[in-house]
Amino acid sequence: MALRHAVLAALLDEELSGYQLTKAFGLGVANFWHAQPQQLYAELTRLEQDGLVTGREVIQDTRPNKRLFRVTDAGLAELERFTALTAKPSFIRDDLMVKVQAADHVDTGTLIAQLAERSTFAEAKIGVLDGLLRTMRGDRTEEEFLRHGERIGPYLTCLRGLAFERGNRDWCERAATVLRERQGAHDRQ
Amino acid sequence: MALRHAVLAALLDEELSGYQLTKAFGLGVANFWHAQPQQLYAELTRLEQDGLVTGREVIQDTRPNKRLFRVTDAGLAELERFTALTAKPSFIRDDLMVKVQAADHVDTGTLIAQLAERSTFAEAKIGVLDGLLRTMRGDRTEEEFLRHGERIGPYLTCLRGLAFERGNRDWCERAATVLRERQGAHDRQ
DNA sequence: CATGGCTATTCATATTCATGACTAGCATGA
DNA sequence: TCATGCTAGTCATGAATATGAATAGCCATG
Repeated sequence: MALRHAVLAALLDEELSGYQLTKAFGLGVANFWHAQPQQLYAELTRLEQDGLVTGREVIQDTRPNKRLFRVTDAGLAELERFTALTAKPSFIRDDLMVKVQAADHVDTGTLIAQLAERSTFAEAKIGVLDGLLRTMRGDRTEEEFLRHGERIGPYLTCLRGLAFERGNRDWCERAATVLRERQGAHDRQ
Repeated sequence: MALRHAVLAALLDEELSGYQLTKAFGLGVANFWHAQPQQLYAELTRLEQDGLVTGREVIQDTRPNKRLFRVTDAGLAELERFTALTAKPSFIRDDLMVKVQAADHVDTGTLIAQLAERSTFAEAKIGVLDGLLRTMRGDRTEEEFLRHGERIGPYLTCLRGLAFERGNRDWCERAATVLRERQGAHDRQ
């Protein structure tokens, strides 16, 4: 019952097609949730059945027709209800962390490679998020924007995403460095 | 196929019972994964069937008997294999983020309250993790420990958990402040 | 001396999430 | 012009995760 609300939240500011949603939830922009296309289409039909979103067909001639969805009043009420519920704490759930937990028992080289890869990925995402934030706030400073802008929700979640990816990058680099140095020290003995 | 490896990684350094595992995976110590008791017991039986862990019964008179598990050579090999696979990127998946994404459309007071609650929770966890790190490194400095300590895997994941919770706390405070100030500015008009 | 909480675990079921396979037309580049 | 990739979606199935409910004796607190 959480993907529901993520979809609703994503549709608040703009009408989107299922396909556009999948792009947002894919790897790029989804700073607050992540889901597969099939889940999204399924959720959209369910949401429409429950009257929380409405879709309207848009006929296109050069490309397949599509359906654009927007949140209804009932949908907004549902989001409001959801917001009032106490959120359960969020946990990191990460393959890479599992591997690092086992660092003292598995091959160091492989681990270092994985950490480097993840670090690169994080760096790339930092760039994307930075760009997004810039676009959202335009020529205003962050302070200015957060004080007087109209749609700060997406900006705030983006900020969290950015901090998270920075954390990822820094930690990966640190861990890789530590492992590399230990490897070196061990080799020399 | 991920909980498997999380369990294996958790059992690497010490023999644990299912119950102890549930404690570790509950809310406290699980910096790299999180799971329900039932999942863990189920996974342990599967792991034992597959020969990746072995359990030995410990008879207790004042409390119920228990089974302590440790990783077998096959289990270690499986972890090694897993480590070599490319890890998929990790995403934040958080109810609270969804709510903040919708910040411009839902009740601000509720949101601020939730952010405050989460911040407190994060602060508490920071304390716990700090203590854990301190215990692990003993009287050595972090640098010292990471260079020459024997079991640095758990330490490294703990570091990531700590940074993550700090990120949570800081972001919650920031977001709450922003929302509070906007609320004030709006009220005065 | 009753109440609730902790150890220690199991069974069954429900919900959610992920994977693979498929359609079909248009556009773009080699 | 052949192959690849993008838009726009659907169907079916499988794996992972979460939830609810039980058992049963011990220990501490009021």
